[in-house]
Amino acid sequence: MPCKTTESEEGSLPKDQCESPLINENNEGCAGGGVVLKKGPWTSTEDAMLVDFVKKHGEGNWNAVQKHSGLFRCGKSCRLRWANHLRPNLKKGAFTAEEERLIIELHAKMGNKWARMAAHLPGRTDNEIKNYWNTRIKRRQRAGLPLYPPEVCFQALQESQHDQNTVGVNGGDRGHHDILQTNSYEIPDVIFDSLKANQGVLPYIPELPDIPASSMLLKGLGSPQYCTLQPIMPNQKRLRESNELFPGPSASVGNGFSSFEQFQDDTCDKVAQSFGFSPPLDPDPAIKNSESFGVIQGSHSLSNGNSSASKPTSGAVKLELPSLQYAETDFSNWVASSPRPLLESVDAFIKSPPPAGTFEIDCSSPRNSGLLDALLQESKNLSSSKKHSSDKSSNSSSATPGDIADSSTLNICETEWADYGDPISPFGHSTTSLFSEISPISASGSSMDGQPPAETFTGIIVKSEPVDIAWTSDREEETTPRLSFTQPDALLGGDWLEQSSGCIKDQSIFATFLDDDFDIDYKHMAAGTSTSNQGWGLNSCAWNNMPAVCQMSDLP
DNA sequence: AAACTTCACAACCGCGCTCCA
DNA sequence: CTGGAGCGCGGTTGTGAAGTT
Repeated sequence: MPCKTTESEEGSLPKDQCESPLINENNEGCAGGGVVLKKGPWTSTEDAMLVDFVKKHGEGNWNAVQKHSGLFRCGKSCRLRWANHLRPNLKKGAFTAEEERLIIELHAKMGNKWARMAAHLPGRTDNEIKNYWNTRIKRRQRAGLPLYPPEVCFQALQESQHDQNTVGVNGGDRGHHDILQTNSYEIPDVIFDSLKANQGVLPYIPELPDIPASSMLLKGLGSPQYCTLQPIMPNQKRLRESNELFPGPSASVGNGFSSFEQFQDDTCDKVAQSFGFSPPLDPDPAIKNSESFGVIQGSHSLSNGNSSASKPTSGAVKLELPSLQYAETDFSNWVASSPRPLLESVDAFIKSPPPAGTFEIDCSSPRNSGLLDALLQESKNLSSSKKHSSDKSSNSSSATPGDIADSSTLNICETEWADYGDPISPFGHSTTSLFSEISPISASGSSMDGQPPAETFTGIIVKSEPVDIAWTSDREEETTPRLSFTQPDALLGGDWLEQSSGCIKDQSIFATFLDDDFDIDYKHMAAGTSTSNQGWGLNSCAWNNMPAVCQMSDLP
């Protein structure tokens, strides 16, 4: 379809038409009325023409640019060029530390509302911020680091909660805290009810919490990025990936166990994801089959779609750290997608409980990355230095999968997960992180002490990759509270609640985080009145149970 | 030094909203 | 009320630079 560029037609340019359908392979607009609209990089001459136009006519009416300036660019392109590069007072260059901090905070509050974020950053464009964020996300996810510093999480939560209380859930100042768009996070509680109803039936499914699903989805943390409607990779596709990655017996995971996998992805993982992380490694394949956690790694990705989509992994697998490829793990899938997948998965799972052997597949999770290498070594060092912390921590530091099962001993404070931003932390030996240790342990069937080199533990060469201390590299100062959100048990573990008082000064914040239902249980827990996992299903139980599952993978 | 990979940025694309006739 | 125009936004893609093998 010809690009209409004549004066009479200019105003009636079909939406966006000037750019896409009109452009031929030469990247130039097709002739519409004999005019070719140019695409691609702008020249200085074009810039000058555009600036001249704006000086004369002001901003806006971009489709008139071509008419008045002789610029063979569509209005949209002109607007973009002006907004991102030519308008005055644009600040160029790297983001300052302050700007970075602000971006992180704003993103925690707003999600992928780049334009709104840009409004808070004078001289910066939405595109700049978006690019910055996306690349930062990639770095962090590759490193398995949380997207947000804990303090930012809490702050965002606090603010969002406050806004909810004052403004209302959906009403009001949308312009500031999109986090309030709770509708985006709402999941019918029926989903969880349904799951809970089957708790006793599902051997590997942890009890489900009494926490309303909508609450679980962190009213707060959610950023629209988690909620973008992104096509869910069909379960089959995931499984196909798994099978491709691990052809052979391990592929048995796909035999009727997809649902479970999906279920886990959609629950445990995403809950964890909801906290802003992506597990650094395939934490424990055994726990979640091939993708219990790992899948998610790509997750968030970005859902900002950034996860450019789930590229199927195939053929020769180059083992790397989690990438955004695994969009299927995106939290958004869980949230934005209709509940159906989850329910269906559960149903399917109920119908076909997983064979125990299926866990073995994960021993060779593709997403066990070389990160393990460095981390394991570091974690060993770290663990030895942390043994002083407490018996509990020491227990966990020598954790075997079974030990980990006793996650009641978890204490993220002690473990200093703490060292947020410390690439070691997420995998710290002393931590009880399921993410960190289970994979190698379960794969090797031995404790950390006897652990084989990460490169060989699954018989697969794992490419080592330096940890990106994204946070610190971002000039973020690790600050209190040193609560790592990359560790699900950090948030969900039972004992942690008791022990974390020193970490979480304002417990109400946390209660807020998980909503009132959590608050109730939490209080019980904190009071020592409820140390069982009852009612904590997805929370503590989920994590606590994992090691048990993990042990299954120890089987030859 | 060449090939390859990764990164960062600019630009494009499609969707949806608002306004107005 | 409806449909088109204009525009903004968020996601995606393309590309060159830098780094690595």
